[in-house]
Amino acid sequence: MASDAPSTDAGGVLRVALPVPLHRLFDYLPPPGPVPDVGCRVRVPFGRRELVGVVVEQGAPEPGGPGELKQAMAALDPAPLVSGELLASLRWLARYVHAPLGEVLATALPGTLRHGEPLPDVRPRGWQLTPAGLEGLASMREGRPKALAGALASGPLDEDGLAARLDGWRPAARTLEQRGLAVQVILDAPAAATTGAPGPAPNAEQQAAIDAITGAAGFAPFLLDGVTGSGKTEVYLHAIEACLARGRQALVLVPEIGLTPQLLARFRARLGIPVHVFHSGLSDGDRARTWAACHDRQARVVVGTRSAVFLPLPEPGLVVVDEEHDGSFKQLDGIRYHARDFALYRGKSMGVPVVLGSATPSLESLNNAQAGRYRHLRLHRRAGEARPPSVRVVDVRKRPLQAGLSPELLGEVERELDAGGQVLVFRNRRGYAPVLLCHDCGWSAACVRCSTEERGTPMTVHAAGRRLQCHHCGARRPAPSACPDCGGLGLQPQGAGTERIEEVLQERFPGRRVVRIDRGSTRQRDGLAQRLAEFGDGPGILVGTQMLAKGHDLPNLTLVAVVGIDEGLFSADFRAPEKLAQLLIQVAGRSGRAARPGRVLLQTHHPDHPLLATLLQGGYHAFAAQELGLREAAGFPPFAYLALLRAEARQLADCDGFLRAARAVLEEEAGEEPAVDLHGPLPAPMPRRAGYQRTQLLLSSPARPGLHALLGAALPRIRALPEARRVRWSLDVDPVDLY
DNA sequence: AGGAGAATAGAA
DNA sequence: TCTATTCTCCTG
Repeated sequence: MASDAPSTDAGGVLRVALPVPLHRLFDYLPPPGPVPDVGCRVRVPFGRRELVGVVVEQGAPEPGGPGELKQAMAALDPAPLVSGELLASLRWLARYVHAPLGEVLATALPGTLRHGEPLPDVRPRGWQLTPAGLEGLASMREGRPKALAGALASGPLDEDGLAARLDGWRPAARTLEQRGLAVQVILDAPAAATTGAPGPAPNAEQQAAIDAITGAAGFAPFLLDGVTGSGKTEVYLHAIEACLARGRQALVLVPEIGLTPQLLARFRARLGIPVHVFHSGLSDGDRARTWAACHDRQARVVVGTRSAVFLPLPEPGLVVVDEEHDGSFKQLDGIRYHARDFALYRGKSMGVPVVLGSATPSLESLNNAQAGRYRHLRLHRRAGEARPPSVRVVDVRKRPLQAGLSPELLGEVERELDAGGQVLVFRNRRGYAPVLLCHDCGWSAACVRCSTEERGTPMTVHAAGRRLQCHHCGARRPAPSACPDCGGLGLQPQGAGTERIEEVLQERFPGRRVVRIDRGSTRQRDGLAQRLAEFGDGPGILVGTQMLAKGHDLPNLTLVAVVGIDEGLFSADFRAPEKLAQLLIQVAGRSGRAARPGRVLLQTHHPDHPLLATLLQGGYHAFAAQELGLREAAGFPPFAYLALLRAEARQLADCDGFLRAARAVLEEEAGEEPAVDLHGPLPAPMPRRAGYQRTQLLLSSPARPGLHALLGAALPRIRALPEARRVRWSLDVDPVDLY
């Protein structure tokens, strides 16, 4: 049929990126009908299956292709979905992480869009009673369905409004729907904008930061470096308001743990317009709706975690990365991108300011600020009358410890409780005890699937000593009652995790509220919020891990006791000191946010350790200056650029064989005066995990272009190595953990 | 990746 | 000799 002929000039083909691990595009003849533009999705035949891909170029067929091209089956979008700046930035990212564009696109798109479903309707959805519902209202049983029906009696309500008004409205709505009492409707009028509540007047430092950000024309990177409680969020809010006033969209990235209802409530109250969210907890459908709302320009402010950096912003005005030092911005599998770094790239190509905020900036960002690449905005003053906490080091050498807690520390906790205060005992290790040890023969429980042959990684004791769990592969088994080696009954949990600390504190302070917060105790949805609600405002003890270092405000917290930091002082990982310092400052910042001054106790066997000394005397910036000096001397980031080639296989020889061959290729491509140092193959810090051997090859270079040029030249050959077929391997550009 | 045909090793 | 499993190749 002539009408089905492609309407482009002869030879016009679509170059399509497909979600397959192949480093090339695929040419197709346009599908019947209008030719899809660059940025549109198409459904195409591929081998014996069908795939959804994105048209990323149009042009003449690539030379060397098959004689006869296949025809795309259907165009899926009437208008481009991924185009302009977003497509260009994703193309850059694909080159940067050395991944196929199709896989990068697949990572960037929400599931439903990736699978070819149409862009969802973004008009607000609401609920309305049916005539039967209106009639039956009076005779309904008390409960949530009735409460919902009552709320709807005066007219339809939008879902955002319902969420704010009624907990658990969705199951209730489902119930009403099933009984034919209510239906979902599309509301044509968007939710009315209320005027935002004004915030406190900014202080001079905040105002200077706001002026700098709002005064920027085009791309400008800022490091907003402000102590805990100095009001960074207030600066963001003013910058966002200015962005909205110019009719532009704002994107705010937060760490996984930072996207709390408190933060959203504050944004919503201040801005007076819908604040969209985007995170991994949303359903595919909700994610696609937020994506569509951004694409349609309806969403003006989006707050999201790592993957929100891929949202389309056709009217961009501002990008904020809160807690920019946080490790959760780096994706550890699949496409290993760093959302903070990609946010900077996008800001540059969108021509908008990018604000990186933190009380404990990453050494990378601090270095960039000091080198003049970022504007360094400092906030020294805590807002309100909050005073910085006083920090005391508790030397526990030769002191009797109870679950790792010294008598001094317990005494301070008691005094604080008696004074009506709240205490946080921070231990960066969950479970009951890190090790189960036989006192008679020295046997210790180890995971059989992880680490080296003779010595497995210790299994953590959980459930008050009744269960063993491997934190690396997730294996669980009951704790033995007698030693499997010698049959003795002298099995003893060694060390203390949060569970055991909780137990000891409960015994020591009977009648006091002791609430434990860690990944084990907050697994269910809203678990964290529930536990904190349970904790309340009165005197009591919170026992927790990482999770408590940020996120929820705990205004009545007056004492923070940090225990078990000693292992972090002597880690092999070159980033361990930075992470520990950030953690200590963040945890310390949890105390004394209200009028009462906070106190921090640091319990350690190494009170003279240089990290602690510098941190306590000079604060985070003194520590950072010292650490940057060490990094520079040792040739570590940010003074070197790294890439890590990882290999995993059942047989160690396969890993080694592959990495050796890869190293040979790299050496050959590097030529006479290599700009890149190669280290390895070396066993990974955890050489055996879940039954697989793991080895790695580290590439390090003083200059990024040299590193990427070498990778670009060597990777096609490495992919083609026969040894590559015997291993699972991956490349991580700018690895954060060398694991 | 994932599907398929080819090659290879085990069971009757 | 037939079938289960691994290997190798290919995708426009």
